[in-house]
Amino acid sequence: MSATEPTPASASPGPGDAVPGGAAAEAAAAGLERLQSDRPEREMRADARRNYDKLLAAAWAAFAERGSDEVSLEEIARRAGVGIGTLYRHFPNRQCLLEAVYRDQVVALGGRAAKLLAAESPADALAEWLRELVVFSSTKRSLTRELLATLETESSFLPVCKTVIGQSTSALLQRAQQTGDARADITGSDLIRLAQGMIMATDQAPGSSGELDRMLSVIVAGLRAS
Amino acid sequence: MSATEPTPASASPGPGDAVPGGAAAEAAAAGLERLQSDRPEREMRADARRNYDKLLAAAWAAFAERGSDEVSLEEIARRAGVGIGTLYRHFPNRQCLLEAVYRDQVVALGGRAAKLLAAESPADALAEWLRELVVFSSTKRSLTRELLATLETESSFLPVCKTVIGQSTSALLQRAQQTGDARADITGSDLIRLAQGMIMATDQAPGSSGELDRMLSVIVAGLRAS
DNA sequence: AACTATACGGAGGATCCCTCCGCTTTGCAA
DNA sequence: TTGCAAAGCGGAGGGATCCTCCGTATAGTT
Repeated sequence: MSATEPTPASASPGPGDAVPGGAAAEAAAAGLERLQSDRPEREMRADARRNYDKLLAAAWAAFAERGSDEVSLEEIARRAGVGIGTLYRHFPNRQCLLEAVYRDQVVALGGRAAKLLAAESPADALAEWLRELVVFSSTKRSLTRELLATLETESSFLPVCKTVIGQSTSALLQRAQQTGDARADITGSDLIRLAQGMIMATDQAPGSSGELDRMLSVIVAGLRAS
Repeated sequence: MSATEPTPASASPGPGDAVPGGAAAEAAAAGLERLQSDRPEREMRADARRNYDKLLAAAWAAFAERGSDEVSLEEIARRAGVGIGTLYRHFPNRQCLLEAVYRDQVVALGGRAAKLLAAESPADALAEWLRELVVFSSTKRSLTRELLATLETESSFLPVCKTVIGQSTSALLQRAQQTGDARADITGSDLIRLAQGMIMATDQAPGSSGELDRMLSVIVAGLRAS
C-alpha cells in the first residue's frame, strides 16, 4: 500500500486461511484470529461510523507523512474535518488511535510469523523474524514506544499489537530453544526489548543504513546457545 | 537543597592524575581533560553565579527524586527560587541543563574507562565497560535519550557527555578488535546504541531485575569475533 | 554617589492534552 | 410523515509546558 490511497484498518476482510506449523504455531494463530475478529463491538450510528473512518484515514496519512509522534491529535482532528471532541470520543487516548491505525499491519506481521514457524531452520526463522520486526517497527516509533512501555504490564492498552508481537516472538524463540539453536535463558520480552531498543536508539535511520543490520547481527549471534 | 548533600557539577576541583594505558588510552584521556577544564568561560557577576549554582543544585535534586524527564523546567526554577527567565538565560534548553548536571559524573565514568583500558583482558574490559555504561545510564533516561538523538550529528549539544562516552567506548572496542576479541565490523556508535537502546527499552527496571543482565550478555556474546 | 552593562523575573504567546456540556443529527416508532 | 429520545458532535476552556521578550533591579566600576 503506497502513501496515496489510504488503506486503514477497516479495509481487511478476514483471515480464513489455515496456517501451517506445529503446536506453538497453531496456538499463536488461534490467538491472532480471535483478536482480529473483535472489531464490530456494537452497531454504530451512520455519522459516527463516517467520522470514525475519516479520523482513521487522517491519522493514517498523518502518521505516514511525519512520524507517529510529531503529530498532535488536534491536527488529526482538523485534517479529518471533525472536532477534537469527536476524536477523543472514538479514541480515548493516543494509544487507542495507534492501535486502530496499525492493527491490520500488525496482524499481517503476525501472519508472517506463522509462516516462519513452519520454516525448516528454527534459527534462521527467528533471525528473519527479528529482522522483519525491526524493519516494521522502524517506521512506527510511537507504536514501538508504547509497546515497550506496556510490555510487562497487563494494561488494556494496545492489546492486539502486544499480543501478536509477543506471541509471535515467543513462539519462534521457543522453537529455536527446543532445537538447541538459542540460549534457554532468554525470554520473548528480552528479545522484543532488544529489537525495539535498537529502533528507539536509531534516529530515523539516516546515515549508515547498514547499522541496523550490524546491530541485528550482533543480537542474532549473541542468541546462539553457548 | 537537602537531598543529602547535593553535589552538582561545581564541586570537583580537577583531575591531574596520570592514567595508565596504551596509545588509545592516552588519546582518550587527553580529550577528556581538555573538555573537563572549559568551565570558567567568562567571569560571571556574583548574583549570576549564585543563581547558576542554585539552579544546578535544584536540578540535581529534582532529577534525583524523579526521573530527569518528569520534571518541568518551570518547577526547577521554582525550587531554585529564581524566575523562569533566569533559568533559560543560564541554560538555553533542557540539554544544556542536563549536561551541566551530569558533566562530572560522566567525566568520572570516563576515568573508569581509562582504568579499564589498562586491564589485562580487552574482552573482559569491554564487557565490563558496557555493563557500567548501562548501569550508569539506567537512572539517567533523559540524558540517554538526548545522547542517542545527537549521536551521529556534529551538533553542539552535550559535547562533554558525547565525547567522553563516545571516545571511551571506541577506545575499548578498538582494543578488543585489535586482539581479535571483537568483530571488526562493529563501530562505537553501534555499541552505544545497543547499550542505550536496552535502557530505553526497559521501563525503569521493575519486574525481573535480571533482564538487563540477560540482554547485556546477549550483546556481549554477539560481539565475539565470529 | 553616579552610572552602565548585566542580570532578574514573570507576563504572555504558542502548543498540546483532555474534559465537559449545550446543540444537532439519526434512526425508530407511531 | 412527523415526533422524539438517544447517540453523537464540536469547540470552548482549564491545565500543563516550552520558550521569548522587555521593563525593572542590581553589581561593580569610575
